[in-house]
Amino acid sequence: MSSYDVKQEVTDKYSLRGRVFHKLRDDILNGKYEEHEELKEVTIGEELGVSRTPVREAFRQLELEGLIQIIPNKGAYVTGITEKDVKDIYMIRSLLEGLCARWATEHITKEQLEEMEENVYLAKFHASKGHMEQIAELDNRFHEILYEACNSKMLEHQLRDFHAYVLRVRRKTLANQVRGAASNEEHEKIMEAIKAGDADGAEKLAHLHMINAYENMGKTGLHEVYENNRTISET
Amino acid sequence: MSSYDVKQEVTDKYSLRGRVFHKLRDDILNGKYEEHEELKEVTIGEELGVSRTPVREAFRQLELEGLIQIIPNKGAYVTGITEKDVKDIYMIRSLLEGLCARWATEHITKEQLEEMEENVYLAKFHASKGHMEQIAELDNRFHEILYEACNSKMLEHQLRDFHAYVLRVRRKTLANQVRGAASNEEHEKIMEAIKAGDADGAEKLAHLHMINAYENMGKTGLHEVYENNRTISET
DNA sequence: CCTCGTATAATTGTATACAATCATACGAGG
DNA sequence: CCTCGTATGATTGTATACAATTATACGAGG
Repeated sequence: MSSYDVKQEVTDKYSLRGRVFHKLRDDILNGKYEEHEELKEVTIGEELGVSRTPVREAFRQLELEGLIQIIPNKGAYVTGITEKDVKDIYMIRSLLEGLCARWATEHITKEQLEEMEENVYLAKFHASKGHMEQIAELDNRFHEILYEACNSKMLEHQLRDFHAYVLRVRRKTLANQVRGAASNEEHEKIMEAIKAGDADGAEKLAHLHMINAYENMGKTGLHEVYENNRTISET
Repeated sequence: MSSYDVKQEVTDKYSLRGRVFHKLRDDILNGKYEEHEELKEVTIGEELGVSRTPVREAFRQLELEGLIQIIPNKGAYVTGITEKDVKDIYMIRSLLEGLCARWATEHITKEQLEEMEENVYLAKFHASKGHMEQIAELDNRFHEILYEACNSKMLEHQLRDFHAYVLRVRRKTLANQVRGAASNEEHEKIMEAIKAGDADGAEKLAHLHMINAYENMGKTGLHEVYENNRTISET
């Protein structure tokens, strides 16, 4: 295994900067801040007990993620995430996950396919037992495998970003046991298409999988997640 | 006009950090560095006459853009961009530009449509005169208008990123006069579909527009752009 | 000769000091 | 009373100093 194979989180969680980054990101996604609220470097630093340096670096990253907007020499302002944003992300993801499944069909390795089968099998077990935490974990992993299997650094990168973006929302969704089982069945169908080398089928199924996830979320998850978040009223 | 309407480049170009960011980004995209080459904060800083602080901040952003990989306490390593990456981006963009055109059909304002008409008209003029620089500029702007018109912060953000990513490649491509004219004709068709409220048509045409742009690039532009870039040999 | 541990150097991570810029308040002038 | 300019404070931008971590070299021990 070459050193290039080392998988690295985009931002490490154990540096001060990493902690600031993840904290702020979670807080913003959770709606702790108002839209357009100003984030001051010293204030955030004091709250987390760190200096301005790691805070500033975290700000730069959050800006690229689109969560805050930095106006030079002025300040950092929260962009927030609205219900419409989530919907848009799912629409975008539905296209990209489809493309990902298509490419995965063409490039998946034997090892990845085996892990996928194990994943689906395990998820079926946990679904029957109602182990929601494990199901969420396996669901994450299933998509990760797809991302890795598509053999496209660019697409993998994009999807991972989006995935993280809606992770919180999605986890809530899967807490719905019925959807958890249905979701896994869709995973299985996608896997079967990939196994059969049916790229068109895999693309369509992955696309549908995202639509279903969103539709279900609209019915059960979205409201809870964004309660106490005033941005919801604006969509 | 509310303060929220202020359009701001994602990273300002006039701070030291901004300059470092854009310089490194250009250098990486131009293939100045080997893949996996290590970037040292002090070295880069000395070359540009700045301290480590702005360099570090630029590094964090480049990491999120996927151009370098930072291993904590170790170093920053160039990821590079291969010919396959460019191809993947065009495939991804072809989907997203399609979606963008669809949404733009539903949300475009009168002012945006007017600017778009002016854009196409002007481009036709410059194409007849062979003013390549202006054509490239107008082509940029046409897509920018589409991004703004789609009324989706998320999609706009994504497409802007990709657009910037392949800007260098695309500019070279448009230097081909024939393609410049053909590209503008495609713009016009997309605009007509949007004007007619034909979302399906707009989506299909925008999709095709990207495919054509890529195909043409494969024939004329890509090689020139990546000559002297060893990453090309890996694809 | 090889292996392992320690010392040393190089590099990144963080904190702080200082410079530049922007926002606000206040007062002079009309 | 209003307007504009200036002074002051607050905040960001950058440089530097110091701490922590990692890589390398070298020598002791087997």
